[in-house]
Amino acid sequence: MSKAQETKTRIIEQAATLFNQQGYSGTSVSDLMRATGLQKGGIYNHFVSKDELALEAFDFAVNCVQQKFMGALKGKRQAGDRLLAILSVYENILDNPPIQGGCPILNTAVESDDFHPALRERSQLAMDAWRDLIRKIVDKGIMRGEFQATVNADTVATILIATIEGSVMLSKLYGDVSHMERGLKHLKLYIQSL
Amino acid sequence: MSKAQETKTRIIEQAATLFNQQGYSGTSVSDLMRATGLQKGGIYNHFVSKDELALEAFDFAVNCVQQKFMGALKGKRQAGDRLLAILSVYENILDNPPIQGGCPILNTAVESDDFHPALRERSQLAMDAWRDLIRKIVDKGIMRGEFQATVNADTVATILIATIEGSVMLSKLYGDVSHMERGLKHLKLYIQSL
DNA sequence: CCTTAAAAAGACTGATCGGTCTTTAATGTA
DNA sequence: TACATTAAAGACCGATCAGTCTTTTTAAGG
Repeated sequence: MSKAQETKTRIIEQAATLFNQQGYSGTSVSDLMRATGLQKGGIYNHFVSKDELALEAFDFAVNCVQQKFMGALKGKRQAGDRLLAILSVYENILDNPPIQGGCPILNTAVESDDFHPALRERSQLAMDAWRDLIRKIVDKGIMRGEFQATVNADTVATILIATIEGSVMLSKLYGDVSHMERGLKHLKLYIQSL
Repeated sequence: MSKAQETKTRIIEQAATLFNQQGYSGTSVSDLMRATGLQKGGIYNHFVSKDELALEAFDFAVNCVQQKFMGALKGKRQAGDRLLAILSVYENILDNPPIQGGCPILNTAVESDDFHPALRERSQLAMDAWRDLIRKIVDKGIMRGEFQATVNADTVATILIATIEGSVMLSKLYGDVSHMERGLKHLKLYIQSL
């Protein structure tokens, strides 16, 4: 990788963390300069605007989470095990997060849904991908007779994601993992009932 | 109510909506001026800083939601009915929200948890009140033999709140009530199982 | 109605915002 | 190593930020 590419990547990484912690509106270019150790020219040489950087940083953050999912899913073939593998990503979410500041999709969805169309669209796309992952696992589970035929994949996706996101938010608000633990325990029983 | 008090209340109401939609960092004093039709002096005559206004606006927003809860709980005596009443507040959340912009506790928690201690503390207190409401209902339900003795009130509070908040976020992100509906349906079954 | 106290207006401040542009330094290549 | 290219520095821009303060207007009480 060229020096320039290394720098660009470093900016995106730092920006992803800052945006995820402080939000898009709450993070200034000065913040990014401090975090990267670069001056204005060093940053704007790689990105035409703060907006563009924000979008690339969001994609990077989402990718970090998706990598975690892929790692957890590796080798898991049964639908039930695959759903549990998704939950396992959140076991140690406070100690060992894919990216600091909580779930980037939740954070961006909450900040952008009322006034930032481009970021909102990215949030939707990232959420679509997550829902799709779960739906495909569930449908395969039904096809194989692992889950009951009456199970609705869309519903399972909604329940898993909603409960996970809500639990992440609670644990983060209090700095207390027990909310996450309760959420995961509840979802494990839910998965068994499918 | 004096004219001054009316003005102050109006500012708080408008500010609550703006902050809830655009976030604290995303809302400028100019935005507040436009929304209220007042100039700088008119606003700063009632609040020493944007920060103070934000805190009062948050309290107002939370109070709006709590009023909805109180209304829904009125007349409901059985623990199961009371938990269902809490869910009922979210039946028409997109069409008829207590305040525009989604759940103020979720929004504020997500924005403040990493960098705004005062707002974070308010979010925690508001969330404490909500958890307490649910816990007390559950404990009473257990005492009366309505729920099984093995039920854990803290867990019920976490599951209800997490699932509701996650569902609100999903429905808001997509502008689609079906996520909320699935979440509520799931929680109704959960309450029946207690 | 008149007076007084308070509410609102709006000009002003210094700081910071996102972004531009010219200059300088570093990098990759021949 | 010399050169061409590009990365980064940093001064600079107008706009906007949160907040102050004096002046004008309004409302409340006698």
